[in-house]
Amino acid sequence: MNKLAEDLKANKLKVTPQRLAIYSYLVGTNEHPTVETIYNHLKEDYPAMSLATVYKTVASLRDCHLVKEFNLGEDSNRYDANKDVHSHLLCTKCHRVYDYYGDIDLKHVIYELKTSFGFETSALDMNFYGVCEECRGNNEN
Amino acid sequence: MNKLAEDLKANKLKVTPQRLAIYSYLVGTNEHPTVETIYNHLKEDYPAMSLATVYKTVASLRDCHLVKEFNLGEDSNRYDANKDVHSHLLCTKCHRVYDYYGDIDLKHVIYELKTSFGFETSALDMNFYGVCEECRGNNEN
DNA sequence: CCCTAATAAATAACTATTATCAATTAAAGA
DNA sequence: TCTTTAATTGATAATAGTTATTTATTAGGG
Repeated sequence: MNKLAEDLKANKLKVTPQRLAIYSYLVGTNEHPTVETIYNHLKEDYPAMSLATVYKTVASLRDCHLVKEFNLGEDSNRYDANKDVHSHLLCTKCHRVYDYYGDIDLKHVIYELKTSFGFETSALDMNFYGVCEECRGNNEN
Repeated sequence: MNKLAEDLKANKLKVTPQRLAIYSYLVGTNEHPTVETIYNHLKEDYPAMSLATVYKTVASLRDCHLVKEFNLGEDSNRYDANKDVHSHLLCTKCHRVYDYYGDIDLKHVIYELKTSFGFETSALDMNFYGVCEECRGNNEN
């Protein structure tokens, strides 16, 4: 039994081929795909798969925290199975999303939110918008 | 001529009563309303106003950077006319959004993104998710 | 005060996502 | 291994947020 199937079982999710394929794809990529992207990628191997299955699967995976759902102001959500703490850089030209593992220490901020405002932080995200190296290299702007 | 009307003119937007009302409301509130909220709030004074007008107006204001459009993983976008640099705290219980003006110095991060990755940051946002003081005070968890 | 381009209102259309439901299947237990 | 059952899938309808269209109205310059 592989690790990914165990992840599913540990969360009381039945290990179906579709579900395993979607989760595997998310674990193996760093491109932060949308549902549409996931669907198109797996259509080849799973021609019968429904778009609804992808929607339901990512929702399940999100609910048990195996993947993270996020939105960078685009028209659809993106999904990420990377559990390490990191930020996202959205290139506003090519619309690729890069990961950034920087030394941003927010412990004191979270502590201040708790002590000064009574706000108990359970999650946070940090997004950078700009132009990536490749796009800056290319032509205009 | 008031300041808000001048803001509109400076961006070549005609100063219509509806537009001024929407912009004024956004400038005067700190509750980060959605289009629906804006619409409901102004319906009283402008019973003829269309929801489409609110959508078009916030899009115009966003395009000329008079307001900021953002999404905190909810089902609709929120709008904020507060130009000061700040973060948002979303209470996942009452769904209120609070502002946080903390001393988060990201200059070195932005510099590193530029020098190490070639990523030229033009905007960033930082969102905290958790439970606010009032909701923590109330009953369960 | 007119004129005209911009805007507003009403509503249709569009798109991402969710719900429904019958058919299928994973997997627990006999 | 066979049976059983609840979970899942696939197909598609429904929903919700947003955008586009069209016609009537209006802000604001001349």
